[in-house]
Amino acid sequence: MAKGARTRAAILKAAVETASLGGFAGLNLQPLADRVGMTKSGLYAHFGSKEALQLATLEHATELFEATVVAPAKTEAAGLPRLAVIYERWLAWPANAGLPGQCPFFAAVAEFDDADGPVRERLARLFRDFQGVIEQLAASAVRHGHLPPDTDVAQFAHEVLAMRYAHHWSAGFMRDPAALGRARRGFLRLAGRLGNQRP
Amino acid sequence: MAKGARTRAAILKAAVETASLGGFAGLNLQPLADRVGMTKSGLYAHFGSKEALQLATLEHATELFEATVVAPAKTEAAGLPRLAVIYERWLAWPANAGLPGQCPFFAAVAEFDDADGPVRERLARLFRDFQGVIEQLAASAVRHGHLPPDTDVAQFAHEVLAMRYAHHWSAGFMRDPAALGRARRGFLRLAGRLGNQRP
DNA sequence: GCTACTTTAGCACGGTCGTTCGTGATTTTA
DNA sequence: TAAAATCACGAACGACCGTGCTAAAGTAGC
Repeated sequence: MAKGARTRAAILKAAVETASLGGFAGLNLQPLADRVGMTKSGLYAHFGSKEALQLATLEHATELFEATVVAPAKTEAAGLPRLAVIYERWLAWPANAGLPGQCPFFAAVAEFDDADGPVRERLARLFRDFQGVIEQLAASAVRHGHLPPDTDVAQFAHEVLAMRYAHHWSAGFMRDPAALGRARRGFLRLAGRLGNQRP
Repeated sequence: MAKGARTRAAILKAAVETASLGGFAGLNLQPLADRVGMTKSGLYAHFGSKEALQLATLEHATELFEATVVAPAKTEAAGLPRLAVIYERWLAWPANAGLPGQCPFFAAVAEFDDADGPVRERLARLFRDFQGVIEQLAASAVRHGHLPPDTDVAQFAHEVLAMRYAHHWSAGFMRDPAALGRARRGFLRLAGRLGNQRP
């Protein structure tokens, strides 16, 4: 591995960690350069623009996410079991990926919902793709008889994401110790594993 | 009404609108002063610090929220009907309050989840209080027999907020036209008005 | 060990940020 | 109408931002 690629990897590692802690807004060049132990301009030369750095950071975070959340579930039984594992791993993936803070994707969403541009587009596509993955898993669960045949898989996926988003808000901003339990309970209710009762 | 109070009100009106459009991060003094038609320093003199401006903006937004979402539901029948009206008004309250963008509270949450301070505290308290309101409404709905007696009202309130948060994300960032329908459907399922079936 | 190339440091730029201060204009009060 | 209190402006500050440029340091191939 060439020297340049090595420092680039170190930069991206620090960038994802920083984004996990302070969002993409905290992804400024000077503090990031300090973290890696080099100068602002030296770091800048690797990307050419701040936008390119953000995109590369997003890409690196995606690889981490795939490896931490999606890949380990491949061996799980298709249908609801696999979906449940992905959901559970999704809840705790920042810690499992060695990140010091919260999910960098959620942090990024909040900061780019108005500012149009390549970063926003990439981010939206990532979320759309993952929502599609959950829809397919739900459809598979229906085929396996884990969910009722009249399940609206799009609505189901939406509500699974809602539970995850609420967990991010509840654990992150609200700092509610009950957040994890609420997130699990919500999913179980969605999956019909609470005797089909209301919360 | 004195002159100072009038311009202060004008500033806060513009501030909430700006926060609705670009979040609290877009609440910079220069653009805000331009919007109101005065100088940065002239505007600044009304608050003394940016933090005080943010707190005042939060306060003003809270008054708007109370008047737009909570107050009109007072006349509704207690229990689930009142809760349903509040939820429905909550979904569309930025437009009903004359705001050009999205819910300023959700926008603020994302930007203050790491930065500790008075603004963060105030915001968290606002959310906690409103979650408490929803819990009480749910408890009332239980007493009226609108919800089953074994309902976990805290979990119920959490999931109602989850549906609202997901709507913010789905309509705002994802720009999904189906967002409103999803949010309504999710609430109906929570309230048990979909024949108790899963989505 | 010398050369060709890549990688990093150093410095400066234009711009925006929140904040301060003194002064003039404008209201409000007497 | 005169005096007093309030309000808004304009200029400037130090700090940080992203972005270029040039020169030095470091690395790799022969």
